[in-house]
Amino acid sequence: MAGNRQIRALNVAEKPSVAKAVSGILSRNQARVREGRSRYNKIFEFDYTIRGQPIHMLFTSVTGHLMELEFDDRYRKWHSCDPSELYQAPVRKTVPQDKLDIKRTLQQEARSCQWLILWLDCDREGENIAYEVIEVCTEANRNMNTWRARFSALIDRDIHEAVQNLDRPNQSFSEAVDARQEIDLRIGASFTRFQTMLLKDAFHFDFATEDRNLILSYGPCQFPTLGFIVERYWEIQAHEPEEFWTINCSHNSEEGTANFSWMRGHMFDYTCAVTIYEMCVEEPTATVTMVRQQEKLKYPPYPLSTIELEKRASRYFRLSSEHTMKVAEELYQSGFISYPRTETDSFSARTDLRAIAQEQQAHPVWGPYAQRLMDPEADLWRNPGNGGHDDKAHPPIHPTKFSAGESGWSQDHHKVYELVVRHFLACVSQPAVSAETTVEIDIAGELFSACGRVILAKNYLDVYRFDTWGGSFIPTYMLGQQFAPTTLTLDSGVTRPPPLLSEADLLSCMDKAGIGTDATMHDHIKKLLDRFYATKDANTRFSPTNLGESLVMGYDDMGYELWKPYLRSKMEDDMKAVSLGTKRKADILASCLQEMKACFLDARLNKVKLFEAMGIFFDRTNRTGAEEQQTIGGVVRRCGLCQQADMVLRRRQDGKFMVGCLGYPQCRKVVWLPGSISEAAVTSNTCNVCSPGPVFLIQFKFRRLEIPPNYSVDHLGCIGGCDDTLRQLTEICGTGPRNPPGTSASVRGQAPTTTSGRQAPTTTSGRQAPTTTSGRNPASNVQRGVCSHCRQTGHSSNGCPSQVSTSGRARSRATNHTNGGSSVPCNSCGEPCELRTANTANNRGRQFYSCQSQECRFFVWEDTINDGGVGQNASHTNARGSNATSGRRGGRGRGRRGGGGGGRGNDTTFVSATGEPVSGRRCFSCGDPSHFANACPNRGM
DNA sequence: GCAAGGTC
Repeated sequence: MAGNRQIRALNVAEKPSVAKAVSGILSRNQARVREGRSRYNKIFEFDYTIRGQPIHMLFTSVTGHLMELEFDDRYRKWHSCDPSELYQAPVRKTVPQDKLDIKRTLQQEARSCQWLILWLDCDREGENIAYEVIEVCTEANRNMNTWRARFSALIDRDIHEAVQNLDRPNQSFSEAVDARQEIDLRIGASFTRFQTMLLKDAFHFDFATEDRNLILSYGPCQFPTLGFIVERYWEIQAHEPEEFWTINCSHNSEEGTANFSWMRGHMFDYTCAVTIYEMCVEEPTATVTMVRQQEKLKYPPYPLSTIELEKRASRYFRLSSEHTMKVAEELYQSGFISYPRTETDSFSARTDLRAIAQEQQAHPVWGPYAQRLMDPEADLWRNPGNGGHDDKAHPPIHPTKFSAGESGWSQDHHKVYELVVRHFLACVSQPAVSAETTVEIDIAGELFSACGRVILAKNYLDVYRFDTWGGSFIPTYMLGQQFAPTTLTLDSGVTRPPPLLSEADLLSCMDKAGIGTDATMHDHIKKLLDRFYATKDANTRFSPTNLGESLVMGYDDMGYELWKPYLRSKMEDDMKAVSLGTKRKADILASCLQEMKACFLDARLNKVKLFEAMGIFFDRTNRTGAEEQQTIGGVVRRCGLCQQADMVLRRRQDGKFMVGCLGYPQCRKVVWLPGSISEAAVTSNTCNVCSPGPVFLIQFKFRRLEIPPNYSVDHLGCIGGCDDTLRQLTEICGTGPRNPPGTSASVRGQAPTTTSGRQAPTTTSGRQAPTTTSGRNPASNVQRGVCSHCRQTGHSSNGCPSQVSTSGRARSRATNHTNGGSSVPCNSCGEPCELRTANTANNRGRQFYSCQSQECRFFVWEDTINDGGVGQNASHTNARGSNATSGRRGGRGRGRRGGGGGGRGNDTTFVSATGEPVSGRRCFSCGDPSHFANACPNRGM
């Protein structure tokens, strides 16, 4: 028991492993351990002397953040408020249920301590967690003296130095995180609620969701991640193959064959390539102009960070980043590898690297390599490179305990452990060495080169089996030597689109753009799969789903870059400024939220873009969410029926004004307003009669000609029941707008509860008629009279021709399959055309027929067929809105050659697609074997 | 039912 005067200090680390490690170092493994209330977070006790003062140390931990940011209860339910209110709704930080045990331990121990020493990780999040711990501890003991221990690695000297030089917590760092949390929460929740409520019931989604609760989430990290996938997918779709040309030369000698490649690379201009080729063929003697011999090194990788671990495990073993992290976490928990969430890719000079390598000498497979590494005579050891990243909290991932495999390990545990060990051994090894020979030759003024490589020492490649470095042979050449090429060919190739993004590519994109952290990137990727936004194929390559693509397309069509990484990057810059103290938290919060709220409101105004984009892929249902009604003002009052949500002023698409519950469709409370209103806006004035309050007054403007002369056009009214004027006008005018001439009342039908005009604004039951149930519902009149899809009369939306093709449209976009039923024959070859969907800025989603044969350049927009558009459009416009005669559909090379000014002879005369030697000497231009194109009499015609 | 960030 500590003496009366001895100070008791409560030490708190970010995770149990750090509490254990630091206690071990400070107590020289003499600490006593006891249980706390949380089974993971033990308490270590020992005595220690800080600057000559004996201290009794209690050392425990949290598990990451202790608190969560959330909206006040009033705003927690999805229908409780207009999502735009989430930009101002009050938020609070609370300790969630599963962290209450840790909170109780901290408070209990804090009561007996005078000092609080914070050992959280030395990054912004760590600083923020420090303040969470301070808040909880000072709640129990107001008089604690609070200190911050700053350490950069869990090694003796750092830890002792940290505790002897205690500092104070840095509020700016913590505030940067507070701002980040608040922005993420407000943006994420508002857009997620908006998107989900707008779209989830409005379309038939073609993917199976056992879980009825489809959530179309938006997040400042998940959307840019999706954006990378969609962008690459679009790049591939937009790719037009382009033919190019290259000249290759080979030479067989007694020693073997050398293959020389053209130093110009390739040319897209066939005529130009052929002219050069003809010059070479005319004077084919090759002269060696350079022979260079060089020693080349291939360096081992930098020490292993989390992102590199994820990327490499994906590349080498095709493990998902999420699974890799799960396995790595288990290896870490059981002590085989170091902490797996680290940005650091350089070892501290004080790490005993040799001891780590030494442990691996017993391994049956890579043990001999480790032994060689330890042997000074082998000269294999090398201090590892520095990748330039240091999170100041954790070392690079490395093995911490030898294992030749444990009985409980899965294949993947073996793989990840092997990767960590081999990577570490590679890092501390010499680079591989090769001798490379480069030979350059000149044929008729054109330069060609060939390269050979002999591996002199594999070094790290011996242990890092994942890296390869191929050798290649080249015969000996002397400077000035001349020879006749064995083959000299003009070969064609075609440009290819880039591949879909692999998981490693995606991680690189995120890393570069600062999306997520080492500990969360894999979560964002997994979330895209969970939300049906993207899929991953067997080669770990990602494609967007129709849902993911249409969401991005919708925002893109609005002109918003919500799906690009810039928003996150800007936020990250702001966070940095706050942590450095150059900007204030309140300022960046205000500006960012203001900007995002404006963006949100604008996106909501432009929601038709989202509908249009979704409509390309999915069939509409006839259900509408409350979001489809225009919210034109703020909250009028709390709903008296469900008592859970607000009533807001709305204007329906048919022009009717109403005050409806945000809980719709669960709560159908509605107050219909007079049909003679031209404008209405909620004011900040409240009614002092109606209760329960507050009931905000609405400023109305009525159409003069639709109200009796004794009523004023302007009226500040209350919907709470006290307003006689409003009630009278409702009775006089009814609640629907007047129909324009020519539109029958049955088409613009009013709800049964309102046509009589008997419903007073004070009606409390105020049930809105369901829009889908029975023939009594006038909404069905609308369906019968006018197609809700194409707005034409004469058929319902179910029988709408354009509607019928929607599902075909959706599929054809993804698969470009032929729409069998209604195909159009090619006007050139007569074969049925393929129905495809355009993906250009001007015509995205528009369908067109094109001939499957690349020879026929037949093309027609699907929506112009009935207008006789086949003949008109086919000849001059293709799906990308460009001129078809430029040959874009047929490939640029083909078009150039077909329509080129110089004419052409036999394409194959000088071309050897199979790589065979050139067949003969013949003019490219006229085909005459007596001369070459550059001397052709027809030249220039 | 929503975000992203910690970590078990």
